[in-house]
Amino acid sequence: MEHPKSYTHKQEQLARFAKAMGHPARMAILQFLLAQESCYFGDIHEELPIAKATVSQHLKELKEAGLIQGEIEAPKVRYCINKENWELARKLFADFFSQTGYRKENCCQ
Amino acid sequence: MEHPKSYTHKQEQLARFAKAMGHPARMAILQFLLAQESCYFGDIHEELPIAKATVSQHLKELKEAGLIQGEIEAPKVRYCINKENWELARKLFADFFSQTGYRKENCCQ
DNA sequence: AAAAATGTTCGCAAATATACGAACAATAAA
DNA sequence: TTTATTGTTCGTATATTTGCGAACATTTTT
Repeated sequence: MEHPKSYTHKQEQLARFAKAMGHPARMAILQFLLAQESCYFGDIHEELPIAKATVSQHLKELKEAGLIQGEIEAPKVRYCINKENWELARKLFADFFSQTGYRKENCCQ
Repeated sequence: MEHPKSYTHKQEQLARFAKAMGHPARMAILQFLLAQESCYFGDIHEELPIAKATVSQHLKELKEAGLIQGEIEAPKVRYCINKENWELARKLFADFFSQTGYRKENCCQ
């Protein structure tokens, strides 16, 4: 076989989280939710320089990545950090970045 | 004005790093470099299930995001973690994830 | 019941991303 | 000087992402 290796589950999970965080609007949404200024769609939208349809789409992506969750609180919608997955992401990123960082015997000095 | 706010510099920088990490192949490359198994393109390529042209492209993206750097060591090419930016990324992600995480007075419990 | 408020979904356009083989460039080895 | 080795770049195809307005669905309010 030409390409023996594939990707590890951790690499894929980390990439999935990273990808979800890979847009300024989504980072802004996450920070807004972390700051607990509000959890309502309308307030999130007001904070961002994009149309509500686009905000809704970004929220959907964050939800599908598992970083947030949403529930209807008629007539509004409340979005929250998904604590369980948030902890997972925090840990995966922490492990990733403390992965020696780099060594003394680095082939790159 | 309809949309008063934009994104902060930190949000954009974090998103840029996250985006670069948002693909399993690129995560695999970073981990390979961190593990210091080798820094040569050929060895990186062997580790991945994709064509060399594609590997080269992913390396270019990581380089443009500032996470790695490359130098010619004829006839090979050596890629390395960009230490300065790596530290920056580490710090930005650490700060981001320790951003209270979430509060007791969370509007989402 | 009609009107207002709040978001989601649809349809579309434009921009990016992903992947590959073939061609190319540069150095090293024969 | 050929030939081999090592990567990059080019051209192309396909898929995904981003963004918007309009239409739609739901619940509240009047």
